Amino acid sequence: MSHAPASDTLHARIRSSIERKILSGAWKPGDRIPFEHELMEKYQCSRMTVSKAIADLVSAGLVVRRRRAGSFVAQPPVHLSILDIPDIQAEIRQRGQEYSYKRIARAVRKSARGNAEEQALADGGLLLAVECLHSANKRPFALERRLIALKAVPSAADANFAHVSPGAWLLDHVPWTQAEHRVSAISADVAVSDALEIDPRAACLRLERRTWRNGVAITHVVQTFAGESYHLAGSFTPTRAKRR
Amino acid sequence: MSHAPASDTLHARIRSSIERKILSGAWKPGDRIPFEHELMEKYQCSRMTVSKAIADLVSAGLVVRRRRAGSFVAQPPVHLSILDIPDIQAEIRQRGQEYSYKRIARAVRKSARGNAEEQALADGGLLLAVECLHSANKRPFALERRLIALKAVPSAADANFAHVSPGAWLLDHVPWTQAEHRVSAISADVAVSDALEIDPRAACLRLERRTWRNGVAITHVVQTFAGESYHLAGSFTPTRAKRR
DNA sequence: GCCCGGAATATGTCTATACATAAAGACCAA
DNA sequence: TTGGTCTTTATGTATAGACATATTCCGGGC
Repeated sequence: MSHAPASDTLHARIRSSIERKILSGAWKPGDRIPFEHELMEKYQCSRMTVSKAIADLVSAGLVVRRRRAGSFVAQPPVHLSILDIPDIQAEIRQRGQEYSYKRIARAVRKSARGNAEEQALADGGLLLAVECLHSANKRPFALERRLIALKAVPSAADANFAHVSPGAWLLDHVPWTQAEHRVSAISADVAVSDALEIDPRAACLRLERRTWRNGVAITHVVQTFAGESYHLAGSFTPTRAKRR
Repeated sequence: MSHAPASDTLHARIRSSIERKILSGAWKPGDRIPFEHELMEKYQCSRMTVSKAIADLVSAGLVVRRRRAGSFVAQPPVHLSILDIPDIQAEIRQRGQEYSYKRIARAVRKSARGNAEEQALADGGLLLAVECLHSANKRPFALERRLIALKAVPSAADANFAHVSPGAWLLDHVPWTQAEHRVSAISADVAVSDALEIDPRAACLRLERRTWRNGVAITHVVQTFAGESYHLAGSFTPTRAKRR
């Protein structure tokens, strides 16, 4: 919802100016950001000041600096399992298994009238609903039901997701700034056990995730993983002071 | 395993010197760290340099600064669910339910001979094994089996964990710097369904976690949550550049 | 005792400058 | 083309000083 308040110190203004370009997608990963001397000129300040602004962006992971070459928009994170948004395909291949993907359904529709959450996601626009199946070594592995807000990601309307999973597509095309997980264990119902070819009532891992970019909802997904075959794993350090 | 390499720049040396005091527990949350002018004296450098060292610690969340008052060791993070180590008691109370705790077993023993992982945890010392049950509104909620490395946390030997759960005790007494999760869904076996008073083969959420402080293994825990009643939830932002 | 205002002080921001260093690019030789 | 030097250049580290600003502290007036 709210955009950056552009704090009243100079280095914070420079920082958030650059940050906005990156988060809005105007400057893409790998792009060179202006040289420090150009920013000095633009903001009429000393090099230490622009340097501090860029250093802040480096410590936030948005920018990397290379001597003599300049400073560049950082590549988005590769992945870090639970805490991050997992790329199922990459994870299966990393285990040395064969990955396959099948789209079950794809539809563009309005948000359901009674469903406040869908309406918040759609934000007055349309929703793209995709249902698909991920398999490892030809065995069904995860069932995925996803909604994408077309108002927030209009280019998703051009992807049919017949051969590329919406998760992988989104990771490539849409930077995200915030996500929420809910992980639980469920007994498979008929629809799930049929799709995943497992016993009815078998234990499954259910992962629900909502993702935002700058406060704008992008997507909502429920992934159901077959039985005990899968686990989410993650390595992490303490969450300390919240900034901003 | 490895301790801080104490990089070769001055501000990095100052930074890791302070960091070591905090992570080792020598300086506790709320303690004031030396004034900038004292550090200038100690390291014979300019104020900008010590200021940068402290600014880095602020951005890492280890320190907070207050004008006129000084800089202080930050309070440890409150909690942030999945990504953090959950405090089960606090979470249940936050839901408005009554929390109760029961110790099932406690024993000090050597690491199992054939078990390389237990031996790595024990690191030549003894292990404290605790089994306990968490309940919400008098209904069993989670079964916990935990190992604590007494060599890394000798004071744990003095706690009997009859009324305080080892998780809560550790969060209060031992700072951690690194953790790994594995989350999966399992069907309850007999031991679990008995302890949690649920149907045999009911779906349960299993959370396994290892925790370290400065490369030294502290504890290993497996928590099994009853049925579909529980979910882990977490809000997070992208994991970008890894530092250090 | 209590409230308010001023002095003291530690951090916050910024400048201008200096030298170090990594690496891209150019140039030259085999 | 290949391979090795040398130059150039943008960032990396550090200094010394200036002024701003938020608090704490202290003392005076009521």
